[in-house]
Amino acid sequence: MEIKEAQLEFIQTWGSLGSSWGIPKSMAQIHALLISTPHELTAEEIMDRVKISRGNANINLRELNNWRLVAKVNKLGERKEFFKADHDIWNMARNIVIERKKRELEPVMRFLNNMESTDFTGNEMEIAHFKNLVSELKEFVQQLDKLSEMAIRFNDNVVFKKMIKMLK
Amino acid sequence: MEIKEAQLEFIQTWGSLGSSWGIPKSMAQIHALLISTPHELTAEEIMDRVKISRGNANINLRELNNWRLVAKVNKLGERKEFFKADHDIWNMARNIVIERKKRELEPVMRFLNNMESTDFTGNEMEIAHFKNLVSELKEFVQQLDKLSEMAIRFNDNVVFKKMIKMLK
DNA sequence: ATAAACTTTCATTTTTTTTTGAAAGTTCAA
DNA sequence: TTGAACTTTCAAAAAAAAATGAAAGTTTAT
Repeated sequence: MEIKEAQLEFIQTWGSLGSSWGIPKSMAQIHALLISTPHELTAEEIMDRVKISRGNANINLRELNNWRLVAKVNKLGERKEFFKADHDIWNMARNIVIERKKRELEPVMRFLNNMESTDFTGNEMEIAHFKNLVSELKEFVQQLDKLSEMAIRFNDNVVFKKMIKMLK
Repeated sequence: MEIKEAQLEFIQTWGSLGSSWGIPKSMAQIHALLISTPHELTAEEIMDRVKISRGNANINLRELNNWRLVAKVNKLGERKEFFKADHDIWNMARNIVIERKKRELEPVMRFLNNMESTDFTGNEMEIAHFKNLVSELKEFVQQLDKLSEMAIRFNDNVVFKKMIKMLK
């Protein structure tokens, strides 16, 4: 199989995986292209290989940059910008955890804290149930939060290895 | 604050959280309604409180049932079906992990295994890079897989507690 | 100061996903 | 065996999300 063909298949797979986790398909596909290529690429080349428009490429490259998954690289004597993915899978996972924690865990936590300090009126049983739910969800989110903190603190697979060794 | 109002807010929050993780909004909202209510509800009541159509309620209740997050309950002398969420947060998390593992981790693993046993033609450097990527991703997915296996084996927060104690 | 090279923006279009609701299907009591 | 009560299906509509591309903006060499 031609390597370019394999990369293309990988780009498709990564794209649909992204979709089912709420990541725009093009964003995941650009990322897939960049991690499967050893060298930096220009916006042109990305548009061309992933078959997307300039605007789409630009926006999603910026987003990948926000997630710290892709960096802009300037080459001496070259006018164009080049894009380079962080090729370290553990860094990648770490940055994704950081970003999702910030975007999703934190707002939910704020909501739960808010609910916890509210007084309710209405059916007593419903109130008791709801309060209990909020407190259990808080505990759960806190644990997830700690887990993600741990994952963030380490930059390789040591955490996983340790966890697995201990728990099996 | 009226408890029904709080539940409604919770339903909205849970719905948009679901959306950003690739779960249909209505599905997450129905789930939110069911976990925030101590008693079983009929399709009618769900349609009414979440403000969705009969078809939507039916399809998403079935899906929640597939995920083992919601069970159908029949009451003696009642023709209608009632729906009841599993109220245990740790069970809930466990079932979500099981389902996502099955739906997403396993297909990716198959893809990677497939790529690993393929021979490539083309630029040597690109081939080497791609092979390395596939092997690192495999290792990563395997670790995730083990982690999810662990999470599945336990039905409370023991795993988290243990992990956290060990790693802090 | 100019213009070519390149990047960014954003209103519009397209695609994808989700929802609707009416019809078909099922179950069950009489 | 009929029909009322309830559930399921699925083609069509609506909504939401993502992508396009042309125009505006920026940078840099001369």
